[in-house]
Amino acid sequence: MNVEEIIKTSKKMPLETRTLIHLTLVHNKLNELATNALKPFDVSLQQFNVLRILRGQQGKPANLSTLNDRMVTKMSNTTRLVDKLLAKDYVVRNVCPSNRRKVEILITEKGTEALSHMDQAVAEAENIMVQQFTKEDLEQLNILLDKF
Amino acid sequence: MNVEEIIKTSKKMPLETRTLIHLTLVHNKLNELATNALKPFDVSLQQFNVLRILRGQQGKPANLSTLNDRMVTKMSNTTRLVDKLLAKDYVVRNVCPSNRRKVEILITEKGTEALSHMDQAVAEAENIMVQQFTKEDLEQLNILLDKF
DNA sequence: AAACAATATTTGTATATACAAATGTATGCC
DNA sequence: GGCATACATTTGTATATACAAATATTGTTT
Repeated sequence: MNVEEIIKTSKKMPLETRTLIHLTLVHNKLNELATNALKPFDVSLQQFNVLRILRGQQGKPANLSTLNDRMVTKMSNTTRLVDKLLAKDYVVRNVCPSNRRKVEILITEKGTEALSHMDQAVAEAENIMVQQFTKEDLEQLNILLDKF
Repeated sequence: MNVEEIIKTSKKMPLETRTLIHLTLVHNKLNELATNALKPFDVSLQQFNVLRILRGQQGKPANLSTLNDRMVTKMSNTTRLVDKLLAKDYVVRNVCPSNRRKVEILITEKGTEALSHMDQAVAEAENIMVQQFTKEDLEQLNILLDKF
């Protein structure tokens, strides 16, 4: 990926600025690839993320706020995100019996089944994304990203 | 930034997956910081980006498609983005006399003036973002990001 | 010159996201 | 118990973005 080529500039920019633009370009690219990988399944990256979190609960229900805590990209409206998954019968939502302010969200069998297919598609896409990287590259990249 | 802490997981995830999540988290954080820096000026990051591109034209008008080419985050509707800048009198838009399909967009004096203030705010925010990095870190990070 | 294809932008529409206010429930205090 | 406060979620609304179709103009072919 060549930053200057992508944004079609010949201007020399400060290393700091270039790095931040670079990060955005990379993120956009990766986001697009992941979104495309999920397109056949008709779920957004956010919905996929929620399904993975719910599976990680291993049968334990999650409520909205814990769901939101664990999301990679926090969005201000997890209710409507779960609505979408409900409409697909990938999750069920019940009022929490011990505290009726809360809701309990659980992944369904249909959701688990669908998720396993999505996982495969996303894993393939991920592998393509990082194919140029050695293990050491990735470790180094993680160390650098930690500084943010 | 600790990935596992932010998304509140204790699960060991593959280095590839962790890297991609890491990138998204960093991007979200930087995006939020930049957006906040621009909030007092009532422009979005995208609008700021367009203004910078227009200034870079140095008096030469830009049309919509070149604008879109040079944007960091390409969006499907540059027309309406420019509408916002027009409403603030930061740009003017005219039909291109030599090819009436095209439009010519120019930054105004008011736009240039406003942009100079935004620049300062964004530059400060950028400095805070990269304060933990040495020059070598940034160079290394750019090299790694290029592999995507 | 008429017909067709290509180009540049605009408009329509559906969905996504951000932010604030509203709703319903629980808890602590007197 | 009644009242204020905090909590968890939902709803309303404005704005942003994605995608497709429509419009207007130009260039090309016959």
